[in-house]
Order: sequence, then structure tokens, then C-alpha cells
Amino acid sequence: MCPVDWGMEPKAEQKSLAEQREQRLRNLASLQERGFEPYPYAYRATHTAAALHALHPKEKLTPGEHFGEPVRVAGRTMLLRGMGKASFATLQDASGQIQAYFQRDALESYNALKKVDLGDWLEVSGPLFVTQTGELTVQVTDFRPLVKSLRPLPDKYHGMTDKEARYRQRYLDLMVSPEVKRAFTLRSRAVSFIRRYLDNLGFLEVETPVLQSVPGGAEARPFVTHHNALDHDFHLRISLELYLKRLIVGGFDAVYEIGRNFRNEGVDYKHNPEYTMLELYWAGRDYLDILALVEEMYSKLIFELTGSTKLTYQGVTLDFTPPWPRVDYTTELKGRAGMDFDLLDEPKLRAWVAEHHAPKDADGEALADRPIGEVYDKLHGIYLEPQLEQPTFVMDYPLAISPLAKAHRSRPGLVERFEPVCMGMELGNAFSELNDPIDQRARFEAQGALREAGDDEAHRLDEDFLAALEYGMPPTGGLGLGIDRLAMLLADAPSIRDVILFPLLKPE
RNA sequence: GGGUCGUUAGCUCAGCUGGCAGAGCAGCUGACUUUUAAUCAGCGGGUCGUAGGUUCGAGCCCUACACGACCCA
Repeated sequence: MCPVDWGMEPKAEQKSLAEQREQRLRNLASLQERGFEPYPYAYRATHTAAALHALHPKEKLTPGEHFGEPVRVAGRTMLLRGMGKASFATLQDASGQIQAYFQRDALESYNALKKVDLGDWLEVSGPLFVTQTGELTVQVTDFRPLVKSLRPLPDKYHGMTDKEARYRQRYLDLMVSPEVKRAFTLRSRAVSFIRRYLDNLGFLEVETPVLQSVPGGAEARPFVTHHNALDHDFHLRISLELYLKRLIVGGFDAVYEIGRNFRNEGVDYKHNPEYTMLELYWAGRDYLDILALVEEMYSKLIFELTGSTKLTYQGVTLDFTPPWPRVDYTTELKGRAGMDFDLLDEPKLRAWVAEHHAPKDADGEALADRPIGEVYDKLHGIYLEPQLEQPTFVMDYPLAISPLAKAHRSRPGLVERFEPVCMGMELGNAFSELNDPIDQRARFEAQGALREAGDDEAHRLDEDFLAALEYGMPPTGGLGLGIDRLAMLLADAPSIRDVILFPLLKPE
């Protein structure tokens, strides 16, 4: 295909953009006429920009200094400063930026530089030197374009600020905003730390189905999709839990998966319909073992990535140094809400809710009449979770809202479950896993009753999972940990969309 | 679901009480051999989110819709 002949699509284009695009196509043709391959197949830099700076640290540079050895670097042209017979360019590669200096008298193809546009990738070669103002610079003795950019870059100083545009065109956001790149690098390093950490403990990373007939393991509305050949509707998974437990039944003793969940719900600063969870299951362990693991893994991860077990999130210093404080779910919720009765006493609780959380208008639904799980969740969401700023373990949840967790060994009506909470966000969820198949069936049936009463988020009964439990799942501790929220904390990101490369958006 | 705000050139933003649509960057032409958001001179670039309405006249006022941001549930 000949680039010169590439057609324009002027209908949808504004004139200014179209003109700039045409100009760039002319420049492309002109470079081609000068003998440059317009779209070469590979480049081999001897150094990245960061490597050059590491080799010659800024504080050791003397203006006017020349270094003998020639280097070759490649990057996107971010800035161009032409001064007639000499020009400077700022090139940006994945590692950072490096300045290049072009002199007419030292460079045969100097005039071709006029055909280079901002956004083009260049490969430049030559020795390094230090400019009068002390900047490490490549004295270019040879260069070639690696690719032509047909569209103008965002404002070189202000970058991109329109949030919508940044999400829709994340590639531009990444190009011009180093802090965005940094956030996603942190996220990636966090995931890689978790893999390393769990692998060292002997965990096996596995993959379980995304397409499921019975979406289980969580309370959430699923996405539905259709398989044509089987003529069957499948659901995108809402959690990894039930399949991973099947693997414990199968004889693996420590498994984990880092994978995408899909929940058919709204979007806000801490929710995206597709998000990433770590789930792990560890045979022989109970929820206190898992708690110790969370505490250690989280704090070590933060230390490795930031150099400290404390980090600043939205102006608040969070201390992840173990041990994290623990609060008891029922005691703390009661205390903060100011209830003077047993939280598990359902009639008293409903009466209290009817009094303190009456519907605002006549046709409003009374919280007191909602399923008990919803009542607990709502109260938790009002009195407890939002008030927990520092990393904290909320311990021992009511059995009624924990259908997959094992009954507490000594506290009737509760289960062995905890959630790490921080900045009012649930970071995860863990239990001593329910492995009594009779009890599990009863819990599913209770959920089924809720479902029939109209709660479409209630857990669905999964016969195959029950069959697996009937073969026997050894005592097991399990954990779900939100990767996006971890990334938010690490990157000091106020919204989950700042740590998801392409967050869900409606088409324009 | 409700409320508030936003949508103007490729990007970042002005635009008063309704009266000829503006700036900086980017682009084009020219000058300039160590610049740093280079600088200087000149030039081009607009369906003001969409659709209606009010008005002699709408970027601005009204209604609806779309997309987004923030807050609330």
C-alpha cells in the first residue's frame, strides 16, 4: 500500500484536523522521496532514554562535556525546536525522554528534519554531549523516521484534561501523562508481586471458566450471553469462588486465580462492571491463617513498591504495618449505630431500623421490610465501613449474609469471616470455607427463598458444587482481594477508572 | 434512580446584560547553529454536543435528548 495515496475521510473531520493530516501525509511522501523507508520493520536501540540518564547522572554533568561512544535511541518526537541551521528534539520512549541535537553542518539529511512532525517516531544515532544548560543530549550524526504520526498530539504543555477523552483515548493520555503511566506500572508490579509471593508459598495459579451456567460465589446480577452452537445462555462469572473450591476438592491444596469478574451494576468511583479479583484457597487453613497472609502480603507488597509500609492516599497517611487493628462486626456496628440489643435479634433489629431508617416518602420502600441480608449490608454501609479509614479487619459476620462461610466455632449466629477495609472501601473478603455439604445446601435453600421473594442478587443453588462438597472438601481458608482497589491505594487514585486502562463507557 | 456542573478550533481554555466566534499551543510561510512549554514576524483553521423553541437577532434564554464529571441514594 502506498501511503501517499491513502484516502482522506473528510466528511467526519473538522477542517483544521483534516488540514494537519494532509500536511502530515505530504511530509510522509516527501520523506519517502528522500529515500526513507516510510514504515520500517524494526529498530534496535542501544539504550533507552532512562539508561542514558542512568549512565550519565544529571548531577555529574558538566556543560560542554562530550562523551565519545555513539549511542542509538528511538522514541516519539514530543517537542521540536528548530533554529535554522540547528534543531533540538525531545524524544520519548517507554522509559522516559532524551534530547537530540541536529546540526546542519554535521548532518547530511538535515533538511529532512523539516518533514518530521510532532508525534513521529525517530531513531537517532550519535555521541552524547552536555549542552550549555546542562542537558544530556545526543549529537545526531544519523537519523531515520520509524513511523509518521498523522494526527497532532494534545497540547504539549497542558496535555489532556478532558476525563472522557482520556478514558476513550487512553493511548493519548498515556503518551502525554507520565503519572498515568506510573499508575498502571504500579498496578502491574503489584500483580506480579502477588504472583511471586503466592508462588513462593507453593500456590498454583489456575484458570477457571468465565462462561458459567450458574453464576455463583457472590451476590450480584450477572451479564448474560448466548452460545450459538450449544444454543444455551451462559453468564459471565461474578466470582471465581465455586470453581476454585472444586479444585480443592479435586486435591490441589493451594490455588489462586487473578481474573476478571463481571457484575451487571452501576459505575461509580469504586465500581467498574468488569474488575479484577485475586481469589485464593488454601487447604488446612482457617480464616485467621488467611488474615495473617493478607496482612503480610499487603504490607510487603506496599513496602516493595513504595519503600515503606505507609502510604498517602488522598492526603491521608495509611499505615499498613502489621498488625492491623481488628474490630468485631456485631459489636462495632451496634456500638456505632447506638443499638442496645443483640444485633442478631432480628425482630428487634427490624423494629430499630423501622424507627431510625423510615422511608423518606410514602411510596418509599421500608428498609425494615427488606431481606435481612440487605438490612445488615445497608447498616454496615452507613455506620461501619465508611468510618474505617486505616486498614482494619472487620471480623465475624452474621451467618445470614455469609452463605458460603463456615459457622463460627464458638459464636452462634456468626461465621468465621473477615473483610479488610480501608478508606471506607472493602479491600477483600475471606472466610473459613463452608465445607459441610448439608449446611451448604441449607444455605443455598435459604438464598433460594430470597430469590423467590424477589431478591435477584441472592445466591443460586449450584447442584454440581454441592456434589463436589459431598465428595469432601478438606478444611480450607479462602480469600478474595480486589486488585483495582489495591491499585487505587498504590497510585493514590481517587477513582477506579484511573487504574483501569479502558474503563467501561457508553459508545459515543 | 436523584441533584449539580460540563460539552466552543486537533489540544488547553476565554466569550460580559442576547448584537460580526476569540486566545495560547499545534499547523502553514519566513528569520534564527546550544534550545528547554525556545524566540520573533506574518497567515490559515469553527455545524459553539444533538434536536426543537423563544427572539428582529441565540455560543449565551427555554425544552428535550446524548455523552461525561462530581455529589447523593
